[in-house]
Order: sequence, then C-alpha cells, then structure tokens
Amino acid sequence: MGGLSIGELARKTGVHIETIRYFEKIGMLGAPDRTAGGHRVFDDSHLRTLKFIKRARELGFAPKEVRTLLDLGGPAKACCDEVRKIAVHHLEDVRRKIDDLTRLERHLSATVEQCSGGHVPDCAVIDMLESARP
Amino acid sequence: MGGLSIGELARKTGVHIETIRYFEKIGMLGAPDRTAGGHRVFDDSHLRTLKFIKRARELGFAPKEVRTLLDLGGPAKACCDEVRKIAVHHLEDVRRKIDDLTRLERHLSATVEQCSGGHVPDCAVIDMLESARP
DNA sequence: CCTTGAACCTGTATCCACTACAGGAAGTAC
DNA sequence: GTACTTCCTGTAGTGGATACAGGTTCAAGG
Repeated sequence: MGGLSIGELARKTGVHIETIRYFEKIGMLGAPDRTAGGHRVFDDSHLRTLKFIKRARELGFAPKEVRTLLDLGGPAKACCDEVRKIAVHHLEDVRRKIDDLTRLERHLSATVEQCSGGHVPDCAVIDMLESARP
Repeated sequence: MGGLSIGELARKTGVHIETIRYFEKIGMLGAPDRTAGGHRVFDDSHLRTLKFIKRARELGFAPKEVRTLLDLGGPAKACCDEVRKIAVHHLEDVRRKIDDLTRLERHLSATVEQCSGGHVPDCAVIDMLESARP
C-alpha cells in the first residue's frame, strides 16, 4: 500500500515525470525508496508534498517561496508566523499585479476600440506602443 | 547628430547594455553602424524601436508577440488588422489573468485573516495549500 | 601628443525552471 | 521466454536574459 511508481505519481498529480525527478534532484522532494532494480517507489508523503508544490505554484508562489513554505510547514516547525509573512507578501504582490493589469486592460480595450481593423496607415495599437509611458 | 553609443542608449531607455547586444543578436534590433574601431553607433530609429520593445514587454506582450508587432508596425506594412488581432488576444489574456488573480486574492486574504500569526500547530495558510483545489 | 581611465568589444558561461532525448535496464502480462 | 511498457541515468536544449574575462577603443586632461 502507498507504493507509487513515478508514472502513477505523475498521473495522480499532473506533474510530468521529468519534473518529479527534477524536484528530487534540487531537493524539493525527498528521495524515495527504490526497488531492487532501482525504480523509484514513492509513498503518500511524496504525494502530499508534490500536490502541495503544484498547488502553491498554481497560486503564484515563487519557487523559492514554495521551498520556504515546505521547510516551514514541515514536521511541527514554528509555523504560522513566518508562513503568514510569506502569504501576506504574496498577497501584496497579487494586489499590485491586479492593479497593473486592470490599468492595462482599460488602456488596451480603449485602444483596440479605436482600431477599425481596416487597412489604414495609422494604427492605434502601434501608436500606443510608441508613445511614452503614461 | 543622433549618434548614440550603447551606453547612452542604455541610459535613455533603461535597458541593460548586455540586453541591447542580445536584442541585436537575436534580430530584434537592427545592427547599428560602427565606428572605425568597432563601437556601435545607434540612431533615433534604434532608440524608438528599443523603447517600443521595452514598453510592449512592460505591457505584458510576450517576446514573440513583440517581434510580430515590430514586423507589422514596420515600414508601411499591412498594419491594423493583424496588430488588432494580437492586441485583442493579449487583452483576453489579461482579463483571464485578472480573474484568476482576483479569485486568488479573495482566497488568500480570507486565509491570512484566519491566521493568528501566533505559534500554533495548525496554520490556515498551510491548510489551504494542502487542501485540494477549490 | 600622450597618458589614463572609462566605456566598449567579443565570446563564453551562467541562471532558472523545466523539457526533451538517447541508449539502456527493469518490470509486467501472457 | 518474449514482447511491451515503464523506468533509469545522463546530457543537452529552451528562452530570455545576465555576468564575466580578457582585450580594444575612445575621450578628456595635462
């Protein structure tokens, strides 16, 4: 029970086989047991960790942040305080990005609207890109 | 007049010298004239193009898109139609990203709020990361 | 004119986070 | 035992820069 081949782990997590090996190599994922022949045998803890990594990456945490979260979230370490710091920092980042993108969205949609789509010499989009930063 | 050294160009655009040379190498920026001794001499068109590239990158256009925009926005080529397509595609991308990030923001801020910041065994942030995708 | 120091040159190596492939070994199903 | 899939290691490549080594050129002051 709980013994997973790398292929099974990949299927269960949606992480590529090569990426799993890469994570092991860089120390993000612990080295699993091996069969007599050298094949990796993962257990539930690997499954959980890999899911954690994947999810954190999807949520936009940087690789380094993920690593720190893994260290902090590990076996009963001092948790909340530092984890919270990282999360808050990331949250600020996210809010900044939303602001930036919202401004860009307005700018872009206004520009595209001006653009007839025809074959005219002047192009609002190009103009926008050529003009100085607002 | 209009003769810029690579250093001047870098200062005027905020693009690193190495990056300018890199852009030249990959064909994103035209090869400039040279002095007798081999130093690059850029003109206003290089300045404009480089500013264009920088701005487009800042606005989140992918490197490949920038290249296409440069080709399309070049000397009197068929412009608006295709430029518009790229801009609209990018706009859709931006809107998707805003949606994603907004959801993440809500999720993250709710989680952080639950987190006392103290030194407790359970951590809302870690829990969030460990739970399956919503 | 000549020196000095800043700026520039080429070429190569490094980074990150993966991804891809080659060539071979191990596992599994019949 | 044979056929087939999966897995192994190791190396190389990707993109988009960035960094550095070791040498050359430029420009300003004396």
